[in-house]
Amino acid sequence: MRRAKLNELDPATTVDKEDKILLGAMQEFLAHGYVATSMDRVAAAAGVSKATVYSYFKDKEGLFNALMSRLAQERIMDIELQLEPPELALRQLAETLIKKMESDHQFLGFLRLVIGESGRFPELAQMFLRNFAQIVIERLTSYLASRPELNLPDPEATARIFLGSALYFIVTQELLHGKEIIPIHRDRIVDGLMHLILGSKNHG
Amino acid sequence: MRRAKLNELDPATTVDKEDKILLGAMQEFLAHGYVATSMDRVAAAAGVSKATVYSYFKDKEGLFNALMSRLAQERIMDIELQLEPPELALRQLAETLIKKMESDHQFLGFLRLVIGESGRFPELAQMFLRNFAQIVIERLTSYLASRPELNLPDPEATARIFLGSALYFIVTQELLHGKEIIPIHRDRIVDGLMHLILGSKNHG
DNA sequence: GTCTATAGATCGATAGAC
DNA sequence: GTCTATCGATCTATAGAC
Repeated sequence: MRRAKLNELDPATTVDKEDKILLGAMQEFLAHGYVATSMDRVAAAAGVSKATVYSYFKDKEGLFNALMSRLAQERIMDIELQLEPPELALRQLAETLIKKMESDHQFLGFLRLVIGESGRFPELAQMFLRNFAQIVIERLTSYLASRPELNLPDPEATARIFLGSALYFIVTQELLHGKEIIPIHRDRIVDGLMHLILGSKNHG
Repeated sequence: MRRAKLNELDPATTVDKEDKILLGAMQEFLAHGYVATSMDRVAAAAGVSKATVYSYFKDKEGLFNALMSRLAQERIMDIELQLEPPELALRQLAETLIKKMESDHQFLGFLRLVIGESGRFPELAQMFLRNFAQIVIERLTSYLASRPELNLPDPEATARIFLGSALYFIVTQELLHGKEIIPIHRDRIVDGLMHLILGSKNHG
């Protein structure tokens, strides 16, 4: 079955044991990372005994992988791109993307975990790329490629610069707590991107 | 005293105890992260007893902070920007920056650690921003601002897009093991950046 | 100063009662 | 199925010998 999205479940009213455990695991893993999370704390957060956790999942790594692939599947990122005009579509995409990421503390914890554990769990990193990066890159690339008036010799490279700028903003401002060290407003990145992609024709 | 750079020390011939310990700590922390690194393994890697480690550093967190601030200070990043012509200066900067980062496994481990532990050690993240990001942003910003022919309404935003694209490349290709999932060659990012910044005037 | 040995806590994982 | 209780390993940190 498993219709409910983990993020939308209420820890107090969830009855399904597996979901309860995954909810507790999500809370602990996203907050403290893989190694610093203990199965005792997961069990306590889930409201079950540790033995029950082990009856549903083989071991700590199995629980972690189950949680991460569930989270990645539930939150596969997709983007909407209206067709006209490109100026508006691209600006809206950049704004929506950044706003969504920076307001979603669960996603920020997920991102930190994926990067932080990318040495220990390379397959987790690659799953993240498949479910979050790849689709968005392809969508944006084909959109840019379908707009010859933008005069982009390499739409995919442009798409990656576009998305990379959004990632840079999130990493420096949110993950690395850079708001007081190297602050910058979201709009300036978006406007800068728009100016670069659309060329100087729209600017004085 | 402390003249020697940690990275250039030979573990076999280093006699200073503090440096030996920091060398062992560097090896363990960069490879396994903060929590997964034990003081026993640090002592073994350093070739001293655990008690000796504690006689030089108050506790695990103190050792970690000492190591990280030493690494950050030793490797403060700076960039060289030749003045003319901007096309060449910017291209060379992007190439050098990416090549340096992707070939420096110690830096990649450092970056992974900083991001992964940015929840537990926010001051570490901010130290990283001060020593690696801030200076480069300022340098590149003032260079871009001194080139009115580039017609950039917001040089700092452009500098961040520029540097963010390099960071994006490193994070996706190296840290997240994306070379087989979403591969792209460094040159395409660099060329794409050049095309965007220099405008369409240089491209057919 | 540097070591060995160990205390005290916590870890992942499991046995056995119900 | 779910619990309590516990095992053996490992952790941080320190005491005490030399």
